Order: sequence, then C-alpha cells, then structure tokens
Amino acid sequence: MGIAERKIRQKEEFKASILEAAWQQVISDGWQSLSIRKIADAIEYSIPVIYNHFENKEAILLEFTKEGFQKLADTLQEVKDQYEVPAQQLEAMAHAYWDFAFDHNEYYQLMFGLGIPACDRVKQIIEMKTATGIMISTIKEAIAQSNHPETDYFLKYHTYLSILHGLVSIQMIQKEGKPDASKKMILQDAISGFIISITSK
Amino acid sequence: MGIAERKIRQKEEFKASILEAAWQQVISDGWQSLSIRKIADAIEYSIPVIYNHFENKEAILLEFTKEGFQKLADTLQEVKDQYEVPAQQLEAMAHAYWDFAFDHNEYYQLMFGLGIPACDRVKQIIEMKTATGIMISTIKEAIAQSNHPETDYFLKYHTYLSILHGLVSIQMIQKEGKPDASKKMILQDAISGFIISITSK
DNA sequence: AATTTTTGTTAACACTGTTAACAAAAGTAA
DNA sequence: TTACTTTTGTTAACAGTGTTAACAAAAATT
Repeated sequence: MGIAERKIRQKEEFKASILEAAWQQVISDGWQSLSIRKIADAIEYSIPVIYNHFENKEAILLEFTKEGFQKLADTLQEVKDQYEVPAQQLEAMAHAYWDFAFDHNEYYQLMFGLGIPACDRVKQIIEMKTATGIMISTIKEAIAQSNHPETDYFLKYHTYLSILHGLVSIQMIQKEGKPDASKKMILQDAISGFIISITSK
Repeated sequence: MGIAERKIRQKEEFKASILEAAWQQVISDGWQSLSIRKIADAIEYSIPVIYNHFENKEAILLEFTKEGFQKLADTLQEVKDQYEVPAQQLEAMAHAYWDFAFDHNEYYQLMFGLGIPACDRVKQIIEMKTATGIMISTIKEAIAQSNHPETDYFLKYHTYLSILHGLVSIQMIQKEGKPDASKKMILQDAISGFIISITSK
C-alpha cells in the first residue's frame, strides 16, 4: 500500500512549502516581519493548516536555526579538512565563520542575535553541538601540539567563539551587509593573537 | 510667570512617570513584553497620552538605550580613574564592562542584543560615543607607552570591544543571570592576551 | 465672558499569534 | 455502493499588539 507513503510524502512536501514560503519572507523583509498570515497567504491556504505542521511560529524559526547551525558546521568541517596544522585550521575556520555570518546574515541573526534566543531550548539544538564540536576538537588538537598541553581547552574554546561572535556582531550592529575586506584585518588581528596564546607561551 | 515653567516641569514629570512605569515593566517581564497599553494602564491614563510625550514605542526603548550607555560610560570612567597604567586600566575596565552587562542585564540587551538595533539610529546615540571614547583613549595611551606606538588604535579598540561583547553575549545566551565567578576566568584569559598583544610584541 | 490652546478620552484601524467549531474531502469497512 | 471514520481544511473568533483620527473637557489667553 503506497498510499500511506504518499501521504507522509505529501505531508513532507507541504511542510517544505511552508518553510520555503517562510524563508522567502525572511530574506525579503527580515525575520522580524515574518508572519503566519503571510505564509498562509503565500501558500494559498488558510492559517490553521500551518499549525497542523508546526506547533507555533517559534517552531518555524527553530527550523531555520537548526538549518543555520548545520550549514555552519558543514562549512567549518570543509574548511578544516583543507589544512593539517591545527593552528592553520583555527585561522581558516575563523575566516570561514566570518564569511558565513555575513553571507548568511539572516541565518546568523536567527542563530545568535535576535533577542528571542529561547534560552531554554538553545541546548536542545543538536546541530549547534555539531558545530561547536568541530571547533572544540580543533582547539584540543592545537593545545595538544603546543608547549602547554595542560591548558584548559574548554576555556580556550569559549574564548575562541566569543572573539568570533563578538567581532561579527559588533560589525553587524554598525553596518549592514558584508563589510569591506579591510575590516577583516580586525579578525586577523584578534585571531592571530588568540592562536599565539595557545601555540606558544 | 512661573506658570509656563510649572507646565514644562509637569511635562517632564509626566514623561518620567511614563519611563518609570515602562522600566518597571521591563525589569519584571523583559523588554519584549513591554507594551504601550500596559504603560497606560500603570500610569492610569489613556493610551494616546503616551504619544504626546514619545513619538512611538521605539523612542521609549531608545531612551533606555541612552541611559544604559551613559551608565556604562560612568562606570568605565570611574574604574579607569582608579588606575594609572593604561594596561591596568584596560583590564579593570574589562571586568567593569562584564559586571555591568550582568548587573544591568536589561540595559545591556537593549544596548546591543535584541535584534531591533535600529541600525540607522545607532550612530546618533551620543552616549554611546561617550562610552567608546573612554575605551579608545585608554587604548591610545596603552599603545603610546608600548614598544609599537605605530599600532592602529582603532583596530585595537574594535578588537577590545568585540572580545568583551563576544564574551558577554555568548555567556548570556547560554545562561541567564550572572554567571559564577569561574566564568570570569575566560574574560581574564582573553583580555590578558589582548593586553599583551599591545604592550609587548 | 468668549475664544483659543492644551490635554485627555473613546473608538477605531490594521496588524499580530493562536484556537475552537465546523464543513468537506478522503480513506475504510460493511 | 453505502455507511462510517479519519484526515484535512475553512470560517470566525479571541486576545493581544502599535498607532491614529475624531472629539470632549479642562486650562490658559484674549
């Protein structure tokens, strides 16, 4: 009986079409002006059908948040694989992180900014752990090869991520769109300082 | 004729009472659930009176943002004055920044986070320039006394602020309330690395 | 005392997210 | 095919939001 399978397939397609319409909204007018009504309007269905597929609006945004972390994780892994030395990996990943933030502005804002972090549920985003896992492992490797292998890797990871997020978000507040290449010097400056603090004393 | 003066005084008081009611709302339920209606209810007036004193809701939040930057500037200046050596000043200011962020959580979220930074108007907050001015001048002094007086101070300032904001906001996303003292080691770690990058090669 | 200005209110508009009540279509069983 | 059940979708409403136009009341001015 392929009938049941067709049904769940259609359900998946419907869900995807909702997300697609929602994403269209997000990239054209920002996630703040995303509304259930506009989504319903776009897919030419009534409002409550959306609630058959998503518990609420937050669930839709959560979907994008997950997507964002998955994309970030993929990007980081890809970049990491292009190098051998942990220090080089950390530097390359920092630049990739920066590029991701500005190339996928909407994702980044959903993942971090936005003020509706739904702090409780943040830990339940396993895609986030994927991304952080890649960073942590690289930090660990860098520390292992350094002159101070007893260094607290979690502290260093936290520092690494904070520097990256800080640079990105300060830049985002001041300017919209991707900043010019000269602004990347700030990233280079901060991240090389960080790497030195690990590799050598 | 003290009559005109009384009027503007009353107007000021009214404005202040609006802000007070609003702030009460903010600290009890967060700025996201602040509403004009609740304010009107609290001050026992009808809704439109608020619009006689504030252009819109954003103007009210902007007021708090300014207040926040002013408080931050005051705090930084006060801490800075307790030290002589720029490097020590930078370190102390970093800790003061951290404490401010968590002691005045609501202010900090309005000042940076929140996703409604109203990017256009951000530059018009002169209180922000006051705060950044204090940091920049200290960075300049630190660079002047270093072995590399030709270092780009604006780049270093940007790095300094990014590290601080990054540390704070990452911490805020993961936990609510003030983090335990051990978490401050991360700040210590990052900021001492930064200071070394200025003072010595 | 009449008139203008300020101040405040009521009521509405145009939006939000969300849900209860109900109709229509689709699938199942006799 | 007919009767029944389940899924799917719609209409209409509730409870909110920011904002504003039209109007009444109070205060100040002439």
